[in-house]
Amino acid sequence: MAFTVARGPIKRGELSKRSGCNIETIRYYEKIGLLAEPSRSHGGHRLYAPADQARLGFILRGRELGFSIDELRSLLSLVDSNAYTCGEVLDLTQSHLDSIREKIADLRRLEVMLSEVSAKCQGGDVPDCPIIDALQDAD
Amino acid sequence: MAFTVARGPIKRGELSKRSGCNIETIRYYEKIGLLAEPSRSHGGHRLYAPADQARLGFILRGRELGFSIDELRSLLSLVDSNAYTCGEVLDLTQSHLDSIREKIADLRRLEVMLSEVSAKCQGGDVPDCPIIDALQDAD
DNA sequence: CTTAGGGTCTGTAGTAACTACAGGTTCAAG
DNA sequence: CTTGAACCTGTAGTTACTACAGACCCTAAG
Repeated sequence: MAFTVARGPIKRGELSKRSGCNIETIRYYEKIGLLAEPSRSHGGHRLYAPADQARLGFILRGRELGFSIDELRSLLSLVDSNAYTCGEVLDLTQSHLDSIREKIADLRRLEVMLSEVSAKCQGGDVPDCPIIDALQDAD
Repeated sequence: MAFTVARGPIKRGELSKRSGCNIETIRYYEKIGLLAEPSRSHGGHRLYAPADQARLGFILRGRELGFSIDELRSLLSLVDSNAYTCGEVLDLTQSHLDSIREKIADLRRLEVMLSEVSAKCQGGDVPDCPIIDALQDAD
């Protein structure tokens, strides 16, 4: 999802097309303060300068890496402060990585439980099902 | 999270304690139609009969297995119809299992990307960070 | 019988991260 | 100048809960 930043200002529709980001999402990011308010045309249409486009790119790449909006807010405020250190960024990244690993572990447990329970079931037209039984009775 | 179904009718607070389910969630399940409206005391307090308690148990075990509310709705309507077949239940379970496996795969990709990017970063007080660089520049 | 306190009742709003309108305005091509 | 696409705004819907506020009930003690 790398996209080319246009040299001049572009409108929301073109930014959406270039970035692959839903057009409404761009407005949403502005509303919640991730994107600054861009300048406007005479009639009020948003005009995104190259820097605005780059910032959206940052956000989208962050989202692709699974960072939450709040995490991105922190990351962006570090960048905006122009005084971040590698250590601060690494901390954020590490704790994000930890939470992803937890989610994976949770899902794997689910996978095991579900495949165990469904292994007992042969399917077909049988009117009694071990999966339903498992759900109905406390273990 | 197996819990003991009381022989008589119990109120919401006790059902919550026994089941481990948040008291507000019980009302929520009723509101969205997963739980039937229980009978009431003279003054309007909900009284959960053993069958109501068992149904909550079904829902909670289903949630523990990661079934969505909609999937549970389907599962419960199969059970309620009293005419489900093993095949129908297995289908639902399999597609649920598939979506869990997809989520795991997605998260693993994230994990790989994130650990690659953070491996380049040594942390510390360095004012330039490869993680930020990765977010700033299109690959 | 009264009272005090805890439990329950209702409806509503908030969470995360968007997405999808409706009804009106602006822009750009012909 | 017209027309139709793109844009503007605000608001509501999504998932699965959770957390109030303000009123009412229920029960045990006095």
